[in-house]
Amino acid sequence: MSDFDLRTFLPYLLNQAAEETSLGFSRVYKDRYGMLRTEWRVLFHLGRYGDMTASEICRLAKMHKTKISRAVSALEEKRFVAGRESGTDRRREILTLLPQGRRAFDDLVGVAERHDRDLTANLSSGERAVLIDCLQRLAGFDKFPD
Amino acid sequence: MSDFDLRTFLPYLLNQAAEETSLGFSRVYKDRYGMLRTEWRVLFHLGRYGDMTASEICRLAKMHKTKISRAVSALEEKRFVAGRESGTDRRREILTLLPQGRRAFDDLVGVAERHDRDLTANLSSGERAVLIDCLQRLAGFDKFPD
DNA sequence: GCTTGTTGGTTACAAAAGCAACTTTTACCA
DNA sequence: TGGTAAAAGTTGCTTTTGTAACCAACAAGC
Repeated sequence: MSDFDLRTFLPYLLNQAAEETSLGFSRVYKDRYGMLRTEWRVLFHLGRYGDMTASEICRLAKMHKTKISRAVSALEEKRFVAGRESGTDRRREILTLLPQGRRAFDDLVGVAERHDRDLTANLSSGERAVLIDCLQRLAGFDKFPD
Repeated sequence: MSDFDLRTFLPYLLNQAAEETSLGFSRVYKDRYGMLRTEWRVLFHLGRYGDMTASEICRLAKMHKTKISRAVSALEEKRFVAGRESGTDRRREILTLLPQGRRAFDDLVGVAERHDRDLTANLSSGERAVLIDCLQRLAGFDKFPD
């Protein structure tokens, strides 16, 4: 055999933890609003950081632009999001939350906060701090503090 | 807006970290052996934990059985894996690594070990210990120490 | 002005994942 | 012993993702 352990191999471990922890939350936005993860992310970025274009979300969330494009279409279909032209550059479309989208966002942020509290409930505050810090470094958030 | 921060929300953070950290490694098994992540995982389980059936891998890796089924087919195609009948239960097929598969496994374990060392290079050993421990708990590895 | 390159975004096609139905074999139990 | 349920795997179909090509608008250089 070998003594290499999958259960301490970071890419695997992170992936399993990510899958496990997002299960409960993804069920909520899926069941309650028929959204996909990509849609939730776009919704979130608009709700949290204000109006922006697809490519800004692209850069912030490190999602591919085709995913964004499709997520935006779906959110427009649901009347959660609308786009308006940028005055200066007719290629750019500035995206905004519509009232429906804002309501969904507010609702889901509440769910997310509770979910996050539950997840970290059995972690000490010291552990939590180290965990978040390490994860942010691994995710590269320290390099791109956009 | 809202003061909820995506960059500390565990499901998101874990997902970004997982994506970021697995990028380099997945390129290796993809380019070098034309494997998918599912195939690497099956290969790994057989190489590390010895011969087993699809459903055992299923349970250990928490992967859906159709993914395993297809990954096994692909690995058989590559002559990395072969299945033999279990004597006692003709439904079960016990999977084994073939020499080619063993070589690929050995090679990839080396790559994985180096990759993991690189990833944790800027973490103190204390941080690393807390990180691994928290992730294992979040992934549920403490509950199913199979 | 023209031409070349770049950026924002969409679309078409191929690969992969998810889900449900199905086959075969085994286990249980009245 | 027969009948129902459950487990191991596979297959077909749908949804989602990935990739590359593409269009339109802008920018820069000459």
